Amino acid sequence: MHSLELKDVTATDACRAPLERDALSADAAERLAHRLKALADPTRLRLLSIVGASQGGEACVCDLTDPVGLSQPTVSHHLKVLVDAGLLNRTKRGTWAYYSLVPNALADAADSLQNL
Amino acid sequence: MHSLELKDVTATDACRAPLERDALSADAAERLAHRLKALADPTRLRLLSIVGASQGGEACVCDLTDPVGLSQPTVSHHLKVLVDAGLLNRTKRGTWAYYSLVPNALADAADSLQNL
DNA sequence: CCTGCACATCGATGATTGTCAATATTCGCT
DNA sequence: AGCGAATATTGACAATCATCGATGTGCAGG
Repeated sequence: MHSLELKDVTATDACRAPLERDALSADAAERLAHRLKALADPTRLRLLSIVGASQGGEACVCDLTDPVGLSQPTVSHHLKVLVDAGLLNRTKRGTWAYYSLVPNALADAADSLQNL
Repeated sequence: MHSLELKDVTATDACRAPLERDALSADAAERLAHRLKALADPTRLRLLSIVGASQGGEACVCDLTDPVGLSQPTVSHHLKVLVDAGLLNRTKRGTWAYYSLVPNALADAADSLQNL
């Protein structure tokens, strides 16, 4: 034991240092990890960046395939992941699908990281 | 074409809207994705949270296995991922390995997200 | 109506990952 | 020296994922 005095803290384990504040719950960790998983891919980061840098704040798939150098189905797949994670909006006009950043979504994820 | 007037932008492609600012480079995306991949796991988020909430700002492996409910080798594996990503420090004292948060590492990752 | 275009979905495949049991390593103690 | 405890490493396995080609779906123009 590395704590000097010890008299079975909670009867579950012995080697446990007390916490100064509450840690992340399993549930909250699951939700945050899900959103971070959508962000943890170089292609998807570039897609978000390009969409955000595009004039009007939106871009269609044909604007995105060439810059990232991947096939159209693959790009569509990544965009779907980002939409499902609440990071991108999708609006269809004619044959084109326009993607735009969900306001504050990235900032919210960033905040969650700092307040771990 | 969905842009009204168009006279071969860069001779590479036709369907491309101009960008207002530069997007993330492939290299920068790779580096950021690597760090985010380390964060995109519920167990690792909880480990970071517990370490940060521990008194003295550090915790050893025996403090961590029970709260996350996983085997010791698995916890050691996750800790190694976090150290390799520059998110945790590891110092050994006696038989114990103490892990602590790398200062500003989480804040830096959060900043990178907002400035996509 | 029929053809072409933009995009989504499907099925398959190779690579990565989270997990564990078993084993190795390293340290303190007697 | 030798034992026990804390941690790291290895090998294996199932699950997830990124990617592609092929195909499906809807819309627009002639």
